[in-house]
Amino acid sequence: MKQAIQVTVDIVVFTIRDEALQILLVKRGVAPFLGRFALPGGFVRDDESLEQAAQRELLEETGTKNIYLEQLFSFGDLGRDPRGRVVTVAYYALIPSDRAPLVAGTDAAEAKWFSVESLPILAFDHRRIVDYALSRLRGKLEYTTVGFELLARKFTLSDLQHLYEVILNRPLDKRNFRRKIEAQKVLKPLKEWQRTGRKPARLYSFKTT
Amino acid sequence: MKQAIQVTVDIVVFTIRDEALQILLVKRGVAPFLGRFALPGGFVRDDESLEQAAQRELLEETGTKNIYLEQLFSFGDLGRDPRGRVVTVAYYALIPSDRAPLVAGTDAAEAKWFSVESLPILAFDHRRIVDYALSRLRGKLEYTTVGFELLARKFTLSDLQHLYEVILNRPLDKRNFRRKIEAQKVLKPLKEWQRTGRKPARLYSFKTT
DNA sequence: CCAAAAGTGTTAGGAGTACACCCATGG
DNA sequence: CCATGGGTGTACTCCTAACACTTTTGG
Repeated sequence: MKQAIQVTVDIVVFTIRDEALQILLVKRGVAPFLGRFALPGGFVRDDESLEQAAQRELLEETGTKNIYLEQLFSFGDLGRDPRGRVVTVAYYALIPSDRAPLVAGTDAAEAKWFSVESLPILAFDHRRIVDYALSRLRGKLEYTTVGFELLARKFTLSDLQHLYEVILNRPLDKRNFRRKIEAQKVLKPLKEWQRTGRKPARLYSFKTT
Repeated sequence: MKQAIQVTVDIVVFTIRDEALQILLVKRGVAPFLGRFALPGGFVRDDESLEQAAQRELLEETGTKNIYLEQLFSFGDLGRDPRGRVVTVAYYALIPSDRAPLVAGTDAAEAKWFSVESLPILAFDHRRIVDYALSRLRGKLEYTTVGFELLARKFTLSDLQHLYEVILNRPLDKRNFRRKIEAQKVLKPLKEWQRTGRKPARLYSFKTT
């Protein structure tokens, strides 16, 4: 049994920028799909686990470490890569808004943030992967605290609500939202106020304990 | 870039037998882990998708087709297979109780059903895969109708409740359970009664429409 | 007639949702 | 003083959970 299957990881990197949920895409410099935008990713090396491969790609493409990373799904249909048989293990990652690089990528490849509401046509089956990541993120937002991974260490309740609103793409009621967050008992009110804007807003941090 | 990664699929095949949630395991006839039980599975061929590979294995090991199959997770840690670098895409499958083969497997390998409450020590990292499958199945049971995939075409409400009870491993209130199922509007009451037992029980079927 | 499983309603508490006004600040 | 976003409570609905007795049959 000699397989000719190659294994890659691709990563849907989310952040919040300009009041929108955005993902990082890189412009391909080689065929196939030359000039098209694609998800950051690459081949898994023989001496690294799948998660290590995803973390390495993340560091190479964004310079960020220690951020939330979760495996999504594996895509292995025939013909999804015209060069040959490629199985991709997809991940998604969440970069806090204060740590998202302005222009990402250390190498020559052009990397750019796109709002999920206005994505270009993507290479390969990457559009499917993005859609999958979006539905996973939306689902998890409702019953976990993943959302906090997209915020800076200190944030206001309005920041948090806007985060939920851009991800879920619908307005939320302010009082109900605050009650729901309150009930989770995961926020620590700080003795600091954000004095930008009009009335100062209390800052909170996420309880890691 | 020449990878030496092999890709396999492994399947956690569930069924309900003897009032218990059981999974299918095969005894390994070769090293490593010779004599240990392992999940059914095998290498993905170059000319089949991941899902096709899982379906083929399922047919080979159990003789069943057209059953519920869902991808779980991919496992690719270093050293998980002493023979070399192997990435496994794990699936789980649900076989209706009236279609589960008594003694599974058409080839020489010994295959056997085990209650999930009393599993033997498994080969590789298959115990982790089983635990993952179990938590996925339990989770999905609560907010989807996957449970129906484990029942025969006609069943009583008690059958359905017992199914939920053995999977969730806790007793459920009969009246609340029936109300909840009722609310889903997915059952079609049949004009047939199961006359085994004492008082005859109404039979139902799952609305596929 | 008895054992065994089938079938059936009500109540209380908690979660989610809809909804409107006052407050503190900077300009 | 006014524009802007910060902050707060109440009522209704719906879902969940607790709980016990009668019915039908086979042996």
